[in-house]
Amino acid sequence: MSNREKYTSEEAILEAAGQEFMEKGFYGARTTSIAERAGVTHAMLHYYYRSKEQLFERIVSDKMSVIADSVMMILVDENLPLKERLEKGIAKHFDFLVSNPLLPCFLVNEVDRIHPIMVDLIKERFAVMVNVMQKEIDIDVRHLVLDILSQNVMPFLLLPIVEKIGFFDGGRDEMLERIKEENVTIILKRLGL
Amino acid sequence: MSNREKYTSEEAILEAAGQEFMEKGFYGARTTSIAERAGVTHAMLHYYYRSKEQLFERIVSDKMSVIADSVMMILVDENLPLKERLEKGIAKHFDFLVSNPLLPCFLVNEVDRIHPIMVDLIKERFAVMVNVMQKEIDIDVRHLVLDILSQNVMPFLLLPIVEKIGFFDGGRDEMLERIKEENVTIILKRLGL
DNA sequence: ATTATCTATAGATCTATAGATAATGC
DNA sequence: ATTATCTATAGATCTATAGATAATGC
Repeated sequence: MSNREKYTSEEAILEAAGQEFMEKGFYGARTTSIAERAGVTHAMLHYYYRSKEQLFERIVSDKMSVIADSVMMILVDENLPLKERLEKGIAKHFDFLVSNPLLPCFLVNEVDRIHPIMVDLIKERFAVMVNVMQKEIDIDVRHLVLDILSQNVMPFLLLPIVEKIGFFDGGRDEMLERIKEENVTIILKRLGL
Repeated sequence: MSNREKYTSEEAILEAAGQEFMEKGFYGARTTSIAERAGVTHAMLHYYYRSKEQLFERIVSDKMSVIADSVMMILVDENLPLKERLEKGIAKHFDFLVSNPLLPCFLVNEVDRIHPIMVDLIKERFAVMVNVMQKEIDIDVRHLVLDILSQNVMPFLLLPIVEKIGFFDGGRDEMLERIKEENVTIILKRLGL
């Protein structure tokens, strides 16, 4: 097989499946639609990934891995004082979400399909995260981490409805920029910084 | 028709549909499963609600109405100082979520199926909310409202994964109690109260 | 020889309805 | 007469595979 061809079909299906599953969830997604998106025959999907179920597991694992990495963005290991590190870290995590707005919804919906290996990965990332931060912060860092995630992630889950009811004026980008600033502010105030 | 019978079937279907749709979403839900849950023949579902689509629209409207009401819980119209009102309101809203833990996920997923009338209802509730609060608070209250919702709602979306990775020690009830307190704290600190 | 691709179709659901029958209220 | 319920089935998808054919690498 030529590498080029292999990429074109096998990878195209993965890419298409990622989109379809994120938009419609497991039940809403159709293998025929995925094949169409990927520009390949429907049979190819089963040739490479056996079943819809298996293809989905693969996508869930890939996406969870991305999410697990994203959490670590909050830890900026520069030699900056705590306040600046938090400012940078929260903003970095928020920017990641701006680039991947569908991820949170996907995570929330497919939680019980996460493979045990991924659960361990996420677990470990959080542990590292909490340990590093707890050294410098006197309140229970687990709550702080949950606070940061709530503030950063929730806007993307509510984005469709927030836009629908016109809760904020101005465009979407401007709105997100203001929310990002507010999120940094609320966490710093929480810590009295 | 006897009222008793009417309740038994028509209402039972509505109840069962609410559960099934909340658990599995529109695509995951099966009209046959709903009928089974309700303890009626499958044909009855179509007899009363015509189609899966129409039954779903009905459920979405019902649930959205409940959510719209819940937001108003944050406003406690007792003659208390701002600080105490916020404490009570946030806690009340959080307790509502404890009793309806599946609602947030449902809202997030079915946003684009919300009927325009419901959009208007939600819009109006938020407007009232913001107007009342803005009188006493100097920062942009819209961000504060989003903050409160983020802090309160997000834990319920993350609950399955938080429990899966054992992020907090202790039981579920204890965990929720601590999160509730933290949520009040973070908002009060945000306002310097 | 092996890998990739296509056509055609089996088999399993699921939604929805038609048509018959029973229960209810006037 | 009207409302409620059941049985049976049409019709529409959707997943998955079998089997034939083309492309590729050794």
